Amino acid sequence: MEIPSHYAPRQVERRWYQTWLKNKAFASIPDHRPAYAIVIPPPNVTGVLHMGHMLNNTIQDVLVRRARMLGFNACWVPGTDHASIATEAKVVQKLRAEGIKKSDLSREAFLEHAWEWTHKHGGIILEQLKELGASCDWDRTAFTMDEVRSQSVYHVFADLHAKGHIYRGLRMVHWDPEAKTSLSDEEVLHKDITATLYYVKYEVVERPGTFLTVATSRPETIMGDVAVAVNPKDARYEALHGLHVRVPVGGREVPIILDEYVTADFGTGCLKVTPAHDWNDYAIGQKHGLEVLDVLNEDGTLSAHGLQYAGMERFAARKKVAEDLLASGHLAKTEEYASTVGTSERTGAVVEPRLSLQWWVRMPELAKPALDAVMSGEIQLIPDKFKNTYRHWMENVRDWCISRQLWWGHRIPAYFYGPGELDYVVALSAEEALIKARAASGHNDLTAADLQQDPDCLDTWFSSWLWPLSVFDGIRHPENQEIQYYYPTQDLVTAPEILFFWVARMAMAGYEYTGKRPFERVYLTGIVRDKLGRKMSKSLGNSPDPLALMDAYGADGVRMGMLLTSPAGNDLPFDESLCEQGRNFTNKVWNALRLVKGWKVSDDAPEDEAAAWAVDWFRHLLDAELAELHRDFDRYALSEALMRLYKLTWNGFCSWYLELVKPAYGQPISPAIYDATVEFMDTLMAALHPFMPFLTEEVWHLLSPRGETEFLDFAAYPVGHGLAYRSTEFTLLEEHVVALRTFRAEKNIAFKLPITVDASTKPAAWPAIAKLTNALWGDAQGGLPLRAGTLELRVLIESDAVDVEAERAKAHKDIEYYTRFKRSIEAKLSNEKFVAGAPAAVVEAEHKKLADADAKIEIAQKLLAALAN
RNA sequence: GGGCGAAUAGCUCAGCUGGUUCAGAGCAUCUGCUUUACACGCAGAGGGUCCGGGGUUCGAAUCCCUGUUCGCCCA
Repeated sequence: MEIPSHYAPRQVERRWYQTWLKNKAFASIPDHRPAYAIVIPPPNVTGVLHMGHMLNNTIQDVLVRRARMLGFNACWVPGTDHASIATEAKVVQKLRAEGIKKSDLSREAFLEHAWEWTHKHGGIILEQLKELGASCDWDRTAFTMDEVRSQSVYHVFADLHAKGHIYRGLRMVHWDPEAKTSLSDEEVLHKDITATLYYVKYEVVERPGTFLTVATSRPETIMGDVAVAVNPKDARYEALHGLHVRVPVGGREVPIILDEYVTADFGTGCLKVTPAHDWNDYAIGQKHGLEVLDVLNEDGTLSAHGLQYAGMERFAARKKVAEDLLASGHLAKTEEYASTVGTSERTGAVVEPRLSLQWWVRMPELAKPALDAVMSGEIQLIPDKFKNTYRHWMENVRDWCISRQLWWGHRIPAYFYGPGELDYVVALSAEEALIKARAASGHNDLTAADLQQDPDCLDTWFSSWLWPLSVFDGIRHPENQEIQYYYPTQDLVTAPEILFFWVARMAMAGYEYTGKRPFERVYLTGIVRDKLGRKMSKSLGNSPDPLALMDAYGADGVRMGMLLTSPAGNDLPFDESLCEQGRNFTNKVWNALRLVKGWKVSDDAPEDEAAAWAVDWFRHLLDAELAELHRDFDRYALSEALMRLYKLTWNGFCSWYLELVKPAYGQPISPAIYDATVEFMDTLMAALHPFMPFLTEEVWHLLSPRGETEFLDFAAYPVGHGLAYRSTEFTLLEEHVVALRTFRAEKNIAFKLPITVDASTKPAAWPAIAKLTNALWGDAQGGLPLRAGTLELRVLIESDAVDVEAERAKAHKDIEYYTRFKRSIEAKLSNEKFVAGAPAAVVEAEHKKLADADAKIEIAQKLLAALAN
């Protein structure tokens, strides 16, 4: 069989993925085995695969595949969420490009477009996950707006409302003027900016000609001013207490009020109070019973209260107002200062504080069990440093604004039967609503036409937080077999960015509806960054195309590249060279296969002591490393687990083992050695399979004949059996081999020329050493002394190959170095406190160091003596 | 402004409750190598005041204090 010298991953990967799908290798149904479930963090239906997904889903696949091999009934549930704001924005954009305005469409017509868009783009990201090798149970693919998930959402809304956890209230919210909707606190990103502070002069009504200067960053809200506040203790303004000022635009008279909130040393110590447009101003306004003048429209343009600026866009208005103030002599000065501004997580628009009537979830009570679960370790965060962040947030959690002024999403199941704010009922259907409304209103003649369903829809996270329950239909049917079997799930893999958006809320929903945790562990990944440390994003254009990467390095290569340097919770500074490393590794494994498959197996093969030693040694090494591997997995140290396998395969297996068992050119190999080699390689492939599913499946099938539907995924994950690894014997071999190789290299002795070696004791692994160094054990009388570790060898060579001066310098260096080393140890040992205080083993180790140093010095001295001849 | 975390080779990281040859790995670097599995390779080598300063201890990368820098979360 001719195997190409370079592994070509893509066709192999496509072929295997199709085969796995055809055989439903990843399907899971409840059975007698213990369940292991992961629910995917549903990507946006509008999304395409980015590097963050690659990392996240690779980790999930590793965990799921390993669980499957460990004998669990592993179930990875895929799906997408509807991404209310993002999707609606995209659909609006698309329609605009076609000349259609959203406002011209009915709700129903718009939703038709949205569904059409979803059906067209919705599956893309899931198809891309298949390229990566994701072993999801695709029959279970869920969508937050499909029937089961939607009904679950309505059910929960009604239930929480009935329990008093959901209420309707007029409150300050974050408003996204671009999406024209409210946002929750978590959807607002605070960014550092350089803002301009405008110093505006307000004339004191009672003292014409006297001005009060107010520093503000938002002159366009001046028309909404209802007071100017100063700190009551601020002596500068004492004389003005109880007076009024004239708002420089529009000329309204407003009072000067006193409030402790005002800091005397920021700006001028005078604060203009605009309750409609600032959270703190709103609080001050409430306290002082001031009116609320809203100068902005929902789209961020100025309203009629904005007077001559009505209709202008807010930032244009800011500029214009400032110009006009300057022209009218009311602008004293401007200065730059560092500030922050809230932006919409989805649209990037600068958010506005806005007073509006919204639906809220009361959080403290729901948060309690979710907080306790993480603090007690019932839900484990990996790494656990996130516990603190989690606690901080949960202890200060504020009520959750769940209504969005959008059409794409779950429409709030509240039906209004009257004009009052509370003239509504919550119901799962219009019919039910009518019955309830009749009862609530006392009007039995109400008809369906008298009911008006709330036009708003729910925050997307209001469906996502039910995900671990709703994918198993556990909300509507809590007794069903699926939820009973798979819930609680085991692991959840996600980014720390959505710890609060999602993880915390899933915990809340989990405890509220089942009394149980939704998952045992939450593995928090890092953020994928570019070499400059910037987060990879489409807008920066610094993210490589995952599909192009997979084409270049293979899915296995990219998976390995992503995992090699990504400990939990740490950011991943991504570099394509990591994928290259992954690809190189796949190629290495591939070539090991080529080597092994190229051997002729024969009973007539000459006996090979080196190979026999190698088999025995590697069996022990493999066993010990597998035990360590399990410890790595137990700690969720996936990078370390992978690195362990990388080194075991490349160094242990390829560099040492294969070189030791490799028959001489043209010679056959004995069946015993060959079988052992194949067995080792099978084991390595199994151990690596969760990380590189494609390559390992391919190699595993090529190594030995296997059935067409026999997959590595169904094989047992290899475990260690506690064989004691003979590290001392290997170290001895390694020291000899490295010493002899270096000896050859320094003296330019070709490998083909055998060298003669002797020493006072022949190492047990001598045949192996001899094979790797082309050395003969024999009389090396008169040979050059050579140190291998702490042992002295004599090596016989032609004397003119020796650079006497260099050898002498080396020996002197050795002597000097180890003499100094010896002195420090002697000092330690002569310290009575050390000898008395340190454990016996430590003291003994020091004695050993001392003896070893002596041996090394002695060898160097012998070398000097030999060189003197 | 409040809270949390980090700082160890050029880069990315490991180093558990202080003690096993004066600190380890991978990558990168350097030097050899047309060795018939692999140059996507083989063999070898170099590279670190463990952020600075104090302290505890027989002994500190590891514990304590302090300073500096960086990151994250929240306001």
